[in-house]
Amino acid sequence: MSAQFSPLGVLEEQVLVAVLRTRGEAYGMEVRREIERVTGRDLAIGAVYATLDRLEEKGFLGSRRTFSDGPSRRLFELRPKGAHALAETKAMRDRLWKGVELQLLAFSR
Amino acid sequence: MSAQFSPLGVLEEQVLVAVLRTRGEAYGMEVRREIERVTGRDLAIGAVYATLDRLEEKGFLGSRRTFSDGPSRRLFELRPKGAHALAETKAMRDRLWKGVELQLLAFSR
DNA sequence: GGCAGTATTTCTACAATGTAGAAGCTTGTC
DNA sequence: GACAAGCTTCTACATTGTAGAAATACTGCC
Repeated sequence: MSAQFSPLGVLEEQVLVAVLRTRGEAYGMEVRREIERVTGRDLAIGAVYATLDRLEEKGFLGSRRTFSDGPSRRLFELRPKGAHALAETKAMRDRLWKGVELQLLAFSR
Repeated sequence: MSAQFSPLGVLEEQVLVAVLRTRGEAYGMEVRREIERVTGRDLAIGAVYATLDRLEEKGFLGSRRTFSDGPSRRLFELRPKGAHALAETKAMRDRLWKGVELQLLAFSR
Protein backbone atom coordinates (compact mmCIF):
# COMPACT_ATOMS: atom_id res chain seq x y z
CA MET A 1 0.00 0.00 0.00
CA SER A 2 1.27 3.41 -0.94
CA ALA A 3 2.29 5.77 1.81
CA GLN A 4 0.12 8.86 1.62
CA PHE A 5 1.61 12.23 0.87
CA SER A 6 2.68 14.20 3.87
CA PRO A 7 3.11 17.94 3.30
CA LEU A 8 6.35 19.84 3.75
CA GLY A 9 6.92 21.67 7.01
CA VAL A 10 6.55 25.44 7.02
CA LEU A 11 10.25 26.19 7.08
CA GLU A 12 10.98 23.40 4.63
CA GLU A 13 8.62 25.02 2.19
CA GLN A 14 10.03 28.48 2.76
CA VAL A 15 13.54 27.25 2.19
CA LEU A 16 12.62 25.38 -0.97
CA VAL A 17 10.82 28.39 -2.40
CA ALA A 18 13.71 30.66 -1.45
CA VAL A 19 16.04 28.34 -3.36
CA LEU A 20 13.83 28.76 -6.40
CA ARG A 21 13.71 32.51 -5.92
CA THR A 22 17.46 32.87 -5.70
CA ARG A 23 18.25 30.66 -8.65
CA GLY A 24 21.98 30.24 -9.04
CA GLU A 25 22.73 32.06 -5.82
CA ALA A 26 21.08 29.63 -3.46
CA TYR A 27 23.57 29.15 -0.66
CA GLY A 28 22.82 29.18 3.04
CA MET A 29 23.34 32.83 3.91
CA GLU A 30 21.59 34.05 0.81
CA VAL A 31 18.60 31.78 1.36
CA ARG A 32 18.36 33.19 4.84
CA ARG A 33 18.47 36.75 3.51
CA GLU A 34 15.84 35.99 0.89
CA ILE A 35 13.45 34.61 3.48
CA GLU A 36 14.10 37.66 5.60
CA ARG A 37 13.44 40.01 2.69
CA VAL A 38 10.19 38.38 1.66
CA THR A 39 8.61 37.25 4.89
CA GLY A 40 10.24 39.55 7.42
CA ARG A 41 11.43 36.69 9.59
CA ASP A 42 15.01 36.86 10.66
CA LEU A 43 15.85 33.25 11.28
CA ALA A 44 18.88 31.99 13.08
CA ILE A 45 21.29 30.77 10.47
CA GLY A 46 21.42 27.36 12.11
CA ALA A 47 17.72 26.91 11.44
CA VAL A 48 18.31 27.42 7.73
CA TYR A 49 21.22 25.02 7.44
CA ALA A 50 19.53 22.34 9.49
CA THR A 51 16.61 22.53 7.10
CA LEU A 52 18.78 22.59 3.98
CA ASP A 53 20.56 19.48 5.25
CA ARG A 54 17.32 17.66 5.86
CA LEU A 55 15.96 18.58 2.46
CA GLU A 56 19.13 17.31 0.86
CA GLU A 57 18.96 14.05 2.77
CA LYS A 58 15.47 13.54 1.44
CA GLY A 59 16.62 14.13 -2.11
CA PHE A 60 14.65 17.38 -2.50
CA LEU A 61 17.80 19.42 -3.00
CA GLY A 62 21.25 18.80 -4.37
CA SER A 63 24.35 20.77 -3.48
CA ARG A 64 27.83 21.44 -4.78
CA ARG A 65 30.67 23.62 -3.64
CA THR A 66 31.99 26.67 -5.40
CA PHE A 67 35.66 27.54 -5.18
CA SER A 68 36.15 30.18 -7.84
CA ASP A 69 35.93 33.63 -6.29
CA GLY A 70 35.55 34.73 -2.71
CA PRO A 71 34.71 32.42 0.14
CA SER A 72 33.66 28.90 -0.80
CA ARG A 73 29.95 28.41 -0.87
CA ARG A 74 27.64 25.46 -0.86
CA LEU A 75 25.20 26.06 -3.69
CA PHE A 76 21.85 24.30 -3.60
CA GLU A 77 19.53 23.46 -6.43
CA LEU A 78 16.03 22.09 -6.52
CA ARG A 79 15.68 18.47 -7.59
CA PRO A 80 12.65 17.03 -9.37
CA LYS A 81 11.62 15.27 -6.20
CA GLY A 82 11.69 18.59 -4.38
CA ALA A 83 9.70 20.32 -7.09
CA HIS A 84 7.14 17.58 -6.83
CA ALA A 85 6.85 17.86 -3.06
CA LEU A 86 6.50 21.61 -3.37
CA ALA A 87 3.75 21.35 -5.96
CA GLU A 88 1.86 18.75 -3.94
CA THR A 89 2.10 20.79 -0.79
CA LYS A 90 0.75 23.82 -2.58
CA ALA A 91 -2.04 21.90 -4.29
CA MET A 92 -3.15 20.35 -1.02
CA ARG A 93 -3.31 23.71 0.66
CA ASP A 94 -5.11 25.38 -2.22
CA ARG A 95 -7.81 22.74 -1.97
CA LEU A 96 -8.09 23.32 1.74
CA TRP A 97 -8.38 27.07 1.41
CA LYS A 98 -10.78 27.08 -1.50
CA GLY A 99 -13.79 29.19 -0.55
CA VAL A 100 -12.56 29.81 2.95
CA GLU A 101 -10.86 33.11 2.34
CA LEU A 102 -14.12 34.98 2.15
CA GLN A 103 -15.33 33.30 5.27
CA LEU A 104 -12.23 34.44 7.08
CA LEU A 105 -12.75 38.00 5.93
CA ALA A 106 -16.38 37.86 6.98
CA PHE A 107 -15.30 36.60 10.36
CA SER A 108 -12.89 39.44 10.90
CA ARG A 109 -15.53 42.11 10.59
CA MET B 1 10.88 45.37 20.90
CA SER B 2 8.00 43.40 19.43
CA ALA B 3 8.39 39.69 18.89
CA GLN B 4 8.15 38.96 15.20
CA PHE B 5 5.32 36.93 13.77
CA SER B 6 5.94 33.23 13.55
CA PRO B 7 3.69 31.33 11.15
CA LEU B 8 1.34 28.56 12.15
CA GLY B 9 2.50 24.98 11.74
CA VAL B 10 1.10 22.98 8.84
CA LEU B 11 -1.29 20.94 10.90
CA GLU B 12 -2.24 23.92 13.02
CA GLU B 13 -3.27 25.73 9.88
CA GLN B 14 -5.17 22.75 8.51
CA VAL B 15 -7.06 22.34 11.74
CA LEU B 16 -7.93 26.02 11.96
CA VAL B 17 -9.18 26.08 8.39
CA ALA B 18 -11.14 22.89 8.95
CA VAL B 19 -12.82 24.53 11.93
CA LEU B 20 -13.87 27.38 9.66
CA ARG B 21 -15.06 24.94 7.01
CA THR B 22 -17.23 22.99 9.41
CA ARG B 23 -18.80 25.98 11.11
CA GLY B 24 -21.01 24.91 13.93
CA GLU B 25 -19.97 21.29 13.62
CA ALA B 26 -16.34 21.70 14.52
CA TYR B 27 -15.63 18.95 17.01
CA GLY B 28 -12.61 16.65 16.96
CA MET B 29 -13.87 13.73 14.90
CA GLU B 30 -15.55 15.98 12.39
CA VAL B 31 -12.48 18.18 11.98
CA ARG B 32 -10.51 15.03 11.31
CA ARG B 33 -13.02 13.89 8.70
CA GLU B 34 -13.02 17.30 7.02
CA ILE B 35 -9.23 17.29 6.69
CA GLU B 36 -9.44 13.79 5.30
CA ARG B 37 -12.11 14.77 2.79
CA VAL B 38 -10.27 17.81 1.51
CA THR B 39 -6.62 16.86 1.67
CA GLY B 40 -6.75 13.10 1.55
CA ARG B 41 -4.71 12.69 4.70
CA ASP B 42 -6.07 10.31 7.24
CA LEU B 43 -4.59 11.55 10.44
CA ALA B 44 -4.55 9.70 13.69
CA ILE B 45 -7.24 11.19 15.85
CA GLY B 46 -4.69 11.93 18.56
CA ALA B 47 -2.86 14.26 16.22
CA VAL B 48 -6.00 16.31 15.73
CA TYR B 49 -6.85 16.62 19.41
CA ALA B 50 -3.30 17.46 20.41
CA THR B 51 -3.37 20.28 17.89
CA LEU B 52 -6.81 21.49 18.93
CA ASP B 53 -5.62 21.61 22.53
CA ARG B 54 -2.56 23.62 21.65
CA LEU B 55 -4.55 26.06 19.56
CA GLU B 56 -6.95 26.54 22.43
CA GLU B 57 -4.11 27.14 24.88
CA LYS B 58 -2.83 29.86 22.60
CA GLY B 59 -6.22 31.49 22.47
CA PHE B 60 -6.76 30.77 18.78
CA LEU B 61 -9.77 28.61 19.45
CA GLY B 62 -12.45 28.45 22.10
CA SER B 63 -14.44 25.35 23.00
CA ARG B 64 -17.62 24.41 24.81
CA ARG B 65 -19.38 21.13 25.41
CA THR B 66 -22.67 20.06 23.96
CA PHE B 67 -24.97 17.83 25.96
CA SER B 68 -28.22 17.95 24.07
CA ASP B 69 -28.50 14.98 21.73
CA GLY B 70 -26.27 11.98 21.23
CA PRO B 71 -22.77 11.71 22.61
CA SER B 72 -21.34 14.82 24.22
CA ARG B 73 -19.07 16.77 21.95
CA ARG B 74 -16.48 19.45 22.40
CA LEU B 75 -17.33 22.14 19.89
CA PHE B 76 -14.61 24.51 18.78
CA GLU B 77 -14.89 27.98 17.35
CA LEU B 78 -12.35 30.32 15.87
CA ARG B 79 -11.35 33.28 17.99
CA PRO B 80 -10.25 36.68 16.64
CA LYS B 81 -6.68 35.88 17.61
CA GLY B 82 -6.88 32.68 15.58
CA ALA B 83 -8.37 34.46 12.59
CA HIS B 84 -5.54 36.94 12.77
CA ALA B 85 -2.86 34.26 12.91
CA LEU B 86 -4.48 32.48 10.00
CA ALA B 87 -4.60 35.63 7.89
CA GLU B 88 -0.99 36.50 8.70
CA THR B 89 0.20 33.03 7.87
CA LYS B 90 -1.57 33.15 4.55
CA ALA B 91 -0.34 36.62 3.71
CA MET B 92 3.25 35.69 4.48
CA ARG B 93 3.07 32.67 2.26
CA ASP B 94 1.37 34.51 -0.57
CA ARG B 95 4.23 37.00 -0.59
CA LEU B 96 6.73 34.17 -0.65
CA TRP B 97 5.07 32.39 -3.53
CA LYS B 98 4.40 35.45 -5.64
CA GLY B 99 5.89 34.87 -9.06
CA VAL B 100 7.36 31.53 -8.14
CA GLU B 101 4.54 29.37 -9.36
CA LEU B 102 5.48 29.82 -12.99
CA GLN B 103 9.08 29.11 -12.20
CA LEU B 104 8.07 25.86 -10.57
CA LEU B 105 6.04 24.86 -13.60
CA ALA B 106 8.91 25.75 -15.89
CA PHE B 107 11.19 23.64 -13.76
CA SER B 108 8.97 20.61 -14.01
CA ARG B 109 9.18 20.44 -17.78
C1' DG C 1 53.95 36.56 6.83
C1' DG C 2 50.87 37.81 10.64
C1' DC C 3 46.63 39.96 11.95
C1' DA C 4 41.94 41.61 11.89
C1' DG C 5 37.75 41.50 9.70
C1' DT C 6 34.15 39.48 6.93
C1' DA C 7 31.49 35.81 4.93
C1' DT C 8 30.18 31.33 5.24
C1' DT C 9 29.38 26.81 7.15
C1' DT C 10 29.24 23.38 10.85
C1' DC C 11 28.10 21.82 15.38
C1' DT C 12 25.51 21.11 19.73
C1' DA C 13 21.66 21.34 22.47
C1' DC C 14 17.02 22.08 23.07
C1' DA C 15 11.88 23.56 22.16
C1' DA C 16 7.77 23.11 19.55
C1' DT C 17 5.01 20.61 16.57
C1' DG C 18 3.38 16.39 14.57
C1' DT C 19 2.03 11.42 14.99
C1' DA C 20 0.19 7.09 16.53
C1' DG C 21 -2.69 4.08 18.90
C1' DA C 22 -4.63 2.43 23.03
C1' DA C 23 -7.60 3.48 26.90
C1' DG C 24 -11.65 5.62 28.78
C1' DC C 25 -16.24 7.78 28.94
C1' DT C 26 -21.26 8.22 27.48
C1' DT C 27 -25.20 7.10 25.20
C1' DG C 28 -28.32 4.17 22.99
C1' DT C 29 -29.93 -0.71 22.03
C1' DC C 30 -31.15 -5.17 23.15
C1' DG D 1 -26.36 -4.98 32.45
C1' DA D 2 -23.76 -6.26 28.29
C1' DC D 3 -22.52 -4.61 23.95
C1' DA D 4 -21.66 -1.38 20.15
C1' DA D 5 -20.89 3.20 18.36
C1' DG D 6 -19.16 7.70 18.66
C1' DC D 7 -16.18 10.78 20.77
C1' DT D 8 -12.43 12.36 23.79
C1' DT D 9 -8.34 11.81 26.63
C1' DC D 10 -3.89 10.01 27.58
C1' DT D 11 0.92 8.43 26.94
C1' DA D 12 4.92 7.98 24.45
C1' DC D 13 7.73 9.09 20.79
C1' DA D 14 9.44 11.12 16.02
C1' DT D 15 10.17 14.99 13.22
C1' DT D 16 10.76 19.66 12.48
C1' DG D 17 12.05 24.17 14.04
C1' DT D 18 15.24 27.30 16.66
C1' DA D 19 19.22 29.46 18.64
C1' DG D 20 23.83 30.74 19.14
C1' DA D 21 28.54 29.71 19.43
C1' DA D 22 32.51 27.54 17.23
C1' DA D 23 35.07 26.54 13.25
C1' DT D 24 36.79 27.46 8.57
C1' DA D 25 38.37 30.08 4.72
C1' DC D 26 39.31 34.16 2.18
C1' DT D 27 40.69 39.40 1.88
C1' DG D 28 43.10 43.31 2.66
C1' DC D 29 46.40 45.68 5.42
C1' DC D 30 50.58 46.46 7.75
